[in-house]
Amino acid sequence: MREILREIGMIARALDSISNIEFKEYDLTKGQYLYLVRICEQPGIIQEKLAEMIKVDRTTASRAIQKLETSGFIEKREDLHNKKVKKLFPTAKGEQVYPFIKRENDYSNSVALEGLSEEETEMIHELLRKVRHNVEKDWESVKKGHKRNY
Amino acid sequence: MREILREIGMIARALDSISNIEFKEYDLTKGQYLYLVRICEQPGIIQEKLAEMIKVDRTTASRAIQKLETSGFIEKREDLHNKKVKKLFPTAKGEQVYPFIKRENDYSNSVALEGLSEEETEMIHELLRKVRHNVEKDWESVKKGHKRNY
DNA sequence: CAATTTTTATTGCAAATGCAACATAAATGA
DNA sequence: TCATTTATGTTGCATTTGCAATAAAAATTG
Repeated sequence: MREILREIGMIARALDSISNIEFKEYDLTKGQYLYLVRICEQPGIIQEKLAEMIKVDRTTASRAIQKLETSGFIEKREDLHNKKVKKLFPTAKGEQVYPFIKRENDYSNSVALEGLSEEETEMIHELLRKVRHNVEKDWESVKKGHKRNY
Repeated sequence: MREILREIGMIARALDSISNIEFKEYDLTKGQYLYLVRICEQPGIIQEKLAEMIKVDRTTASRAIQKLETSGFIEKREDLHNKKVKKLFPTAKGEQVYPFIKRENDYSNSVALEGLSEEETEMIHELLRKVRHNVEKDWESVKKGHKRNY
């Protein structure tokens, strides 16, 4: 069995670290870019879904989003049909930063894929999707308190 | 260009989250397993190399390792030929926990690879190695304060 | 050789992270 | 219907994380 987790961990930490350093320029603190891009791409998304998407604890998401609101990148709006949820939208300021985040992410992506052929790129993308799918089931289960047996 | 960074980020956070929850049973706090496994596998490694390997800030590694020492999982030893470095070794307690970490990591790895053929597994492993290699150059450069141009 | 630069390690903040514990609205079910 | 469970969101700690700044040993350079 090939060891892929460490590679994935290294890649993820390295790129996250780079992004965090590069986005300080836009007054985004650690991790915030993750939430902001997704809110820009899916305006109206709620916190719970966002946390699930990013694979981060609900409470971490809660505070990251609070801070994005305080610093004026996003706003929360009530849902007319559901008093429990708060829909998230980018503000003008958030929309302005979005292209810079996108550009950086795209650049990192292209650096990551350097030297891979078109077919290899397609391949790794598809395989990663499968892996992510495999993994998210366990994540949701373990987060809910279930124990894995192995 | 295929978007692989998000998949990688999701997978990494999900599995890290699971590991952190599962290793609390062995009194390992967030992130510590990363260092401990590598020290067990490469006894004598120094902190700086470990941080570089894991792709984490030097100061973060410093404190994680301090804590692993305090809680008795590892020990630091002086190098006879180099007063600057401190070599890291697992203690008996550290050695005892190692197999459990290894087993958990192996299990997560197998969950991740579920449904992939032998060839696909080989493929994703090789491609991830390339990606990691691509990415670590940028990481080291940005960490040293250099600016990426894009 | 001495001066400078690089490597390795640490501490002081300030901030993010995440488990518990809680709150309330919505959904389910008997 | 109303009682119970689930979904969504928040705060209170305790902890990790990481940038600056500092220190000191080693390596490099002139």
